[in-house]
Amino acid sequence: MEDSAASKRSVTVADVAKAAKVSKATAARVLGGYGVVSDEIKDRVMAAAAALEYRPNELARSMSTGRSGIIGVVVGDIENAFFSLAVRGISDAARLAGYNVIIANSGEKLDAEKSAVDLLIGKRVDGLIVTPARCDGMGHLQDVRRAGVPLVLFDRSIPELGVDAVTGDDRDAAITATRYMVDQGHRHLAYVSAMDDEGGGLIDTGRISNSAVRERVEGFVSVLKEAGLPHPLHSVRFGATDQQQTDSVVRRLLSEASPPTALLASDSLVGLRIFRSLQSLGLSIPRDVSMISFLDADWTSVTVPPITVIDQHVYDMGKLAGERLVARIERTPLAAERLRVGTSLVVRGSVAAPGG
Amino acid sequence: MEDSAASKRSVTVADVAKAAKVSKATAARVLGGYGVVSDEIKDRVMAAAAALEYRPNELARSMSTGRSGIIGVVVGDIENAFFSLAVRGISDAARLAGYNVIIANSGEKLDAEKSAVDLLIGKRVDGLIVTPARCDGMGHLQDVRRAGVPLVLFDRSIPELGVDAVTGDDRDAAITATRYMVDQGHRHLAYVSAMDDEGGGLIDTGRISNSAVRERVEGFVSVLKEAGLPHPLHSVRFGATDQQQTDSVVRRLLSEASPPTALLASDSLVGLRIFRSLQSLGLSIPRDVSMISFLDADWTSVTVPPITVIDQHVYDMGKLAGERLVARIERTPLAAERLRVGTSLVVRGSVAAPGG
DNA sequence: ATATGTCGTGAGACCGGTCTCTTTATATAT
DNA sequence: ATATATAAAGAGACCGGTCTCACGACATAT
Repeated sequence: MEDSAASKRSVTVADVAKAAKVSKATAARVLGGYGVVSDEIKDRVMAAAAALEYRPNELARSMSTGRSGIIGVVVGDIENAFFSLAVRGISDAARLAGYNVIIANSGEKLDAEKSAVDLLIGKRVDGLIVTPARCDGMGHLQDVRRAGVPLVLFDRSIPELGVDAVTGDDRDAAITATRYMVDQGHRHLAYVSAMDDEGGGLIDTGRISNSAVRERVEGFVSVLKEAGLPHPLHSVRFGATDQQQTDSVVRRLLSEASPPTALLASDSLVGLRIFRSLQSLGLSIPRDVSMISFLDADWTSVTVPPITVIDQHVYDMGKLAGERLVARIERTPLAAERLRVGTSLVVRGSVAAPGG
Repeated sequence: MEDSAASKRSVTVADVAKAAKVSKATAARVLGGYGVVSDEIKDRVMAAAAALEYRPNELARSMSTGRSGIIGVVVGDIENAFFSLAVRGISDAARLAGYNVIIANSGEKLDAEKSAVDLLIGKRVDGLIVTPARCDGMGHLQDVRRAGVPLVLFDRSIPELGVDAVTGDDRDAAITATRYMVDQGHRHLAYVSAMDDEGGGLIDTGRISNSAVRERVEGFVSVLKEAGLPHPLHSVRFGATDQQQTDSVVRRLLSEASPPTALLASDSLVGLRIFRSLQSLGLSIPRDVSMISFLDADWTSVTVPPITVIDQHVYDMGKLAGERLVARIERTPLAAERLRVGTSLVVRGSVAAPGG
């Protein structure tokens, strides 16, 4: 249809300059919107650019300016509503400041995260937001700092790194939720997370490599202790990574001598899996078992009963992380800080007094 | 802590070459992994690179090779499960072929889509996957072709463009779902979509600018006609863009002289909103109203009753689009084609005979 | 002993922008 | 009329890679 033989080389400032009969420098000035040019010549160059369908090569531009206008985001799993909402918050903040976002998935695997970070630094992103899979083994993140690329951690913090981190107030959220269930009369509770079970039972909460999970567990445990309930650490279970694993975790929990009557799910995916497990075991919520889930995911409001959740204000978290990174990129002098976004308990119908 | 004064200029091949006492060309050969170099020198360069913590500048690399290794994706709304699942499919296909993915959101707005496409072309992506907000007004997409950037449309097709498109089999899916409801005895049905209502009633289905929506409507209408049911076009309703709008659409539908007894939702967001609307009106599904939703979203299986859905195999669609684009980028000779991914009806509990 | 070929390395152009420095033209001051 | 300031345009280096080409060393063929 179009006669234009299949895509020649693209049109450059030099081409436009030639067509407008000015120097390359002058054409570049009007096309790049910097420096001073007379109106007459400006018009001529613009006309030539339009005629030739000139499109600036951002790559070349980035190379000489040293800025790419891109911020890189490494998340655990885009499919998780937590992250897709966060990404929207980040994107909105970025766009507002004139930046674009490039997303990479780590699948919560340390080596994938490492190579994603490497790649993004190679692409010369102006800044990086990372959800570290683990809070130890952070060599690659120190490299980021050393490379001079601004970095903001998301959802999890690593104090030793000395960089900004935007997280939820996980300990407080866990305390609120746990206390709510204890106040309803529950004496046997369990916390269930999707984290890989790193070899058997949990002895020391300090060992948990993910700070968000650690703080939630600490909050959960502290309430149990405060209430004088037995075996608080025994009540923390990992490994709910898929439906099958979750089924087995739940089944094991409920077949114990004194089974839990209330479950706290560490994210909406785990929450959904637990809901299904209980359903398939023929148990009624909240009559047989009560539950609370982190994250106000869409499904939680349409189940029967609707699920009581901890709203983490994830969009705000993302937006804050984006804004913070932009500030860092633009050299606003700020001390490395941990920014906590508050949470709120959304009471719906999944918690009742035990043995009702 | 680190003495390294805040991020000097980054290490380049020239720096490594100097340290290894070889020419820039030679250092580039081993660092870039091309050409021939003796083992001895290779080792020397690698050692120097490691000592200096050399990181290749992908920007510079892209500029001289002309390939960026990035494919751009423009979606309607990342937060929509449809798109996040598709993005995962695309990403997986891309990663497998050695490409990375950069995502931009159009919010289903034509001008945002246009500027996103412009931006990505400026970044010299190797290829583009776009979910066109409208199937008319496609000037910017013709530009893509003219710029010589491979393009694959996603979810919606524009035959006039002459490019590949990966879509679901929307007409067939709508026919299957509608027929299923008709077979259950429904005589009054309605199709509800989130598309902006472009001024009043629908006269001509050919006017719908989104091919996926158009084909679904056509399928829906064809079944109604085939079954000899009245006013098929009157039963198509747009504008379910948020909960409030959906409430009003549903309320209006149900307050008609002969209200529909079965609803078909054009995506899982609309489905969820309809579910909530019906719930808040105190109507029981499927006793009072039956419904089917497009997309097997996670919430659809945990409601009471669970929702009968059309599974669009979105991950496969994404993967196919990614693979197709890679083939195009790598100049595999292929005719422009429309690839349809089949759908399947997942029967759960949201459809029953009317007036039960 | 000379011609031919191969291998490893170095020199330098190139990609397409930005940006500094220099030159030229015009206006204002002395 | 000459000196000085200022605005507008041009020349060319530079960013950090890739890649072509030229060159020298050594091996093999004649």
